Amino acid sequence: MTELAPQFDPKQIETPLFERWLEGGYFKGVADPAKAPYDITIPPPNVTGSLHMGHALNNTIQDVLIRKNRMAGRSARWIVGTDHAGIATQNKVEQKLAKEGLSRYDVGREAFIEKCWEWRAQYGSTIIDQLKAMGCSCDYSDEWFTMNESYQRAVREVFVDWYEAGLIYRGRRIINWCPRCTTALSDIEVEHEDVPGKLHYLNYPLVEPSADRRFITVATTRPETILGDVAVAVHPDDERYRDLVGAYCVLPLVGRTMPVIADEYVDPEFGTGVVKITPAHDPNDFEVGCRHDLEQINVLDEHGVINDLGGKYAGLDRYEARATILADLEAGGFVDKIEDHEHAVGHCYRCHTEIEPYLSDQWFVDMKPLAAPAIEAVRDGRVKFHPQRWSNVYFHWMENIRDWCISRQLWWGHRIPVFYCDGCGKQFASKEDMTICPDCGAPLRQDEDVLDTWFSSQLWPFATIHWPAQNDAERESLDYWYPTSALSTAPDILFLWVARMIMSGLYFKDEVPFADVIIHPTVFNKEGKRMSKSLGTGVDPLDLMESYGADGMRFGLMLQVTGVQNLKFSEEKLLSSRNFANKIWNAARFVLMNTADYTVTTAAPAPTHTVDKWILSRLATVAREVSAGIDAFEFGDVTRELYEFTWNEFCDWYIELAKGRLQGTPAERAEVQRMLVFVLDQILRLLHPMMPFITEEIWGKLPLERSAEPAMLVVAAWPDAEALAAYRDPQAESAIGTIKAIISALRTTRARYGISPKVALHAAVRAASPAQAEFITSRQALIEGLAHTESLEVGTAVVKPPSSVSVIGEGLEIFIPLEGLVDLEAERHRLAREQEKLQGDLDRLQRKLSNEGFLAKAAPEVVEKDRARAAELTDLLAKVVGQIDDLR
RNA sequence: GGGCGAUUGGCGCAGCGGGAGCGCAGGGCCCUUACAAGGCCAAGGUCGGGGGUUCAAAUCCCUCAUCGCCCACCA
Repeated sequence: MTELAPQFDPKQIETPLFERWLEGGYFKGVADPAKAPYDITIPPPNVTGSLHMGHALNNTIQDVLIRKNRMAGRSARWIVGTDHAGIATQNKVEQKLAKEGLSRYDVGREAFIEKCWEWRAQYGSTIIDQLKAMGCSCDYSDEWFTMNESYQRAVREVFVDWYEAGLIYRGRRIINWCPRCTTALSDIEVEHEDVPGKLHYLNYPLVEPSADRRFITVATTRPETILGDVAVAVHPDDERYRDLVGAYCVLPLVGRTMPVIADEYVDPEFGTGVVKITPAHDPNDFEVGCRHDLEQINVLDEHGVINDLGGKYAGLDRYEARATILADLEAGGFVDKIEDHEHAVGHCYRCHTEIEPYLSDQWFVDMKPLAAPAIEAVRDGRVKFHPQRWSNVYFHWMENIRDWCISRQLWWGHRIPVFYCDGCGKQFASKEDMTICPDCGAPLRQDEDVLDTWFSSQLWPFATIHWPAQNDAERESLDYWYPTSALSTAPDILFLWVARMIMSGLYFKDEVPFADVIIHPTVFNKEGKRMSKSLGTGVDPLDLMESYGADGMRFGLMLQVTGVQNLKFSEEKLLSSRNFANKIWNAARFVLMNTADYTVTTAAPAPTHTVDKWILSRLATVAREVSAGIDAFEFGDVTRELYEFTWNEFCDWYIELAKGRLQGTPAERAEVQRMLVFVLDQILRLLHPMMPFITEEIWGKLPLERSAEPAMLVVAAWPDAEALAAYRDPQAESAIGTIKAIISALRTTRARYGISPKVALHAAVRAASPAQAEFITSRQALIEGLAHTESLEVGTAVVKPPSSVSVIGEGLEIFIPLEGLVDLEAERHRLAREQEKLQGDLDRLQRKLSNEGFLAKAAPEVVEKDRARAAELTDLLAKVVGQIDDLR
């Protein structure tokens, strides 16, 4: 037996244990036909990423599921890897180049991509190493990357398939443009934020002014876009402007003559009821422009700078242009008024630059046909969200889905596999690279753009198990592992990722990619602010592991996972968890110290002692609830239950109650040893998914029949709730309740009268029945041990000894003689308070029991329970009253 | 403009139709050879306000308030 240190030190055990797990190959996913698969694909972190609290939480959840199911005999595989993260990675590499004074254009496309790969080789494993530090049992032997060779095949397969099915098309539209990243973004990559702005009322002179009207006043938040104005619009039913429809006005500063048109889009209530129309710079105006066949004048370049079409303003960036143009408008007397106006402005989700609605040629996916079956899959329960309410969010988005802009003007990513022929003008989408036009033999050039990173991410649950299969082995892999078992993720990527995986999974695999989607809460700090590195409001999981150990962090996080959607992170829970780990450690120390002479056995315990029956009964219940709880993704409940059982029942009561018998006869000692080893073993198994390190470490030291067990706990059998159910024993549980009540009564009295634990007490117990009296007598040793009594008088007719304090509970009256110590006044006061409380409770209960409605309508067992409770209260009350009388 | 979540002891939270709980902090006693990162004991709450449903409401419904998220092309 190895001595354990009195304090648990996570640092000493974590790394060596993790290495042993890896060496043992326990994390490797094996497609074993004899076992049912249990697989989860990790939401691939960005290669640029490092672990944040969301990851810590999410990955703990997944590891709990994987570890539990692995122990329960499933062939478990947690598929791990990283996402190439187009924009994020490109930004990192560009930043690095910038330090050398270079831009990506200086090095060229090919060399730049080479640098991205180098960057990935150098830094890409950071987050994977952090997962290892957390103890995540991913299959590191088969790490994926969304740009590796077979993944590229999958992406091309999908693109070409959808292209040929007519689901992918190219179009000239207003898209969301980030002028800093110089790329298009999809609608969901734009973060809207309400910002205080100004609404400018501008007078556009009419070409043919009348006496009472010389101009028409438009309202705009973006005066710089007037450079691209081609019309002004009013609502067709707007009386105020009816006469002006068909008239012309002159665009200030520019001098362009523009028509006044009528369009339903205009809201007469807003501003002046007149909208300037800028088709190239506003999606609504674009629509209006299409309806009225208006010119599209794009006045910005890809950096958000006014281009040559902006005349004298060319070269100014959009903010400078706004100020300059506004000044000129004011100087020219075109400004009617300026009002404060709060409005939502879109920002790039990667760099937070203001988004520019930008007219350009892009590739799109037609989403409606893909969404329909994916909506159905959630509606009919093939995919379930946990908590369930997220399905409504999903439906709302899916039912209003719009086409997905998938082209990005980046270099790092999956290049769009479309090849253009400048000879004959044809275009080809191809899984293989093409160089020569099959029709005219002219050279082909490939589309310059790459695909949205999420286009490849959506294939994750099947691309990572070798779709599209190239051979039989890959086909078997696909058949075995697809669909995956569950997906756990943050709510913010429900649309970006989860919905799209369901759509593409259904399309390409004809089956949902996972049956359960766990949407974990978003982690906020104590002030309720989002955890953010840039804002300095975050906490680093690595620091937390340093302070509390990986187990402490994991357990503390799991304690906080309830159905709530915002999780205000509480570090105190981690502290409690670390202390809990220490408690387990010391319980194990105790067990090991007392089992040096234990005879190892595989025999199931056959308890004869009430205390043993009780703890096994409780264990049976806990094992059942923990198993069911994990399967139902109720992590907070499960964690709390294990905490309470281990600490408050096993440590506080079982071990204490068992200590006496360890010093008893050899038979008693052996009996207790068997129990200690068995129960601790079961607890370690149940706790292992949450606290893998400490449980593994202790389990390795337990005196178990090693020939009957695997080498490590990570693959040991999960407790069998059904087998344990045989130990359920309500009588033992209630009997121990009686013992606890007597001990507590004695302790309370001791504390109240300041009697040292060293002083042995006498006590007399008046039991409710001869059977109870007999039981208490038979378990007298327990009470003497834990309450330090030197004598115990038990019976149904015990007479209250003179000058004694009395306590009531569990149908018992307990008398503790305190010669010369009893403070009669204090006792009277205490008993009076108790009487008052009991009387109140009883009155309320009796009112309820005399209520006809209650008797008629409440469930019979509820009425019965209340009757029993009333009888109990009546009895208690009588005892208290009797004791008050005794004090006189 | 819609949707969602939260509001329970000093703080952080659980419970979500039938006797108000946990952790931390604070109080008292105890270094009792598993553990002072501990043990024992005690104290602390009209469950955000108002209305309703029900025999019964922290729990269900409505409403208001506060805080926070998400969605939405009102210039």
